[in-house]
Amino acid sequence: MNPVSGKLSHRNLPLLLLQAREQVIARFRPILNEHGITEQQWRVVRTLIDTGPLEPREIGELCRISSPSLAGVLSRMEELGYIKRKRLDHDQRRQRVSLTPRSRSLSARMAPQIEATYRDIEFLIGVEFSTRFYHALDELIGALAAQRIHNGKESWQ
Amino acid sequence: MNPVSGKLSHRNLPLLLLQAREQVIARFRPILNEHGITEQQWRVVRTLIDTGPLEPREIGELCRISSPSLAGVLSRMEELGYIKRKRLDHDQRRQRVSLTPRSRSLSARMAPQIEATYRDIEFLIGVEFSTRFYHALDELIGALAAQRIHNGKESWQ
DNA sequence: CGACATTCACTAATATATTAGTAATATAGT
DNA sequence: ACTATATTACTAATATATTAGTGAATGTCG
Repeated sequence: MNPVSGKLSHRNLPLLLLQAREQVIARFRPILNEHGITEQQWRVVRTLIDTGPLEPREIGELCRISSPSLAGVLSRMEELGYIKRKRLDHDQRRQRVSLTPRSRSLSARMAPQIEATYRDIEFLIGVEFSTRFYHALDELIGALAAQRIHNGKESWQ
Repeated sequence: MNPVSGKLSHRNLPLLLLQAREQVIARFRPILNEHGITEQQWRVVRTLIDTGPLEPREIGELCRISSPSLAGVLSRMEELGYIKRKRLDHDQRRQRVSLTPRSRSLSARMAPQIEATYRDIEFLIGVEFSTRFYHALDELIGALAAQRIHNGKESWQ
């Protein structure tokens, strides 16, 4: 690449991933808005549905929400009645976060629309491409995470 | 999927894309911090280096920064001396944003580290996988954007 | 047991994202 | 010219992200 132009020779990978995510999430945003829940709150709800009760630290890892952000997210979710929290007996620093009937029923109402949107996306890009793409994402995440962990950055962020 | 469990049958694609992006950007964050520039500011600088002067609306499209966010980003960048703005003569609403010597020299100092990081990533995941992954991202973005534009959502967000 | 470091959730400060709405300007069609 | 509409960049309010740092609780090691 011409050094005078100042251009970098690699494409902007973080931006490409951001653009891809935006194209995808744009299809889910109307559903979230319709049910009055934010993207991060829904990520937490969906994760807890899949895993059962978790500690904040674990939620942060799985949902990729940093500890300071999560403090606000969880406190708002608690106010809204989406989650409840309970201190652990054997470790007073920690706590257990679990869903409430309210968030479970919200999720049940949203699920059909979410699933339909996934089917739309799969139809658009093709089931085969879809499968390969998921695998590629897993491979990328795995390869990069493995090396970062190996270098002592097991702290996810 | 068992309807009683409440679990959704599709994996969380926006989250997967977010996780992938986080793993990638985590490698660039130290460089950005070292040079005291934020992720969004660097995205703008890098885009303007590649394209030349642009209008805020175009920057927003290319960098995936919404108009309200961009207002703050550009105003801070102007204060820091990274960009300059000039109103268009034939349309007083619009403006032209261009880089300054300061941001160009900053970019020149950062470029070697950025490039080295891309080489690290390519080495980790393999050049062949890397190439295929970029193509897959382009295909995904293209397919989803095309359909959204077709449905009258040409407004990028 | 006790100094020490680590972990956990949190606060503070600033930057950015999202949604809604606005003022100024420009354009289309009458 | 003139009104209706569209476009552009912006503000406001709230939510979240990032970086740094804190206090309480726990774990480690001499």
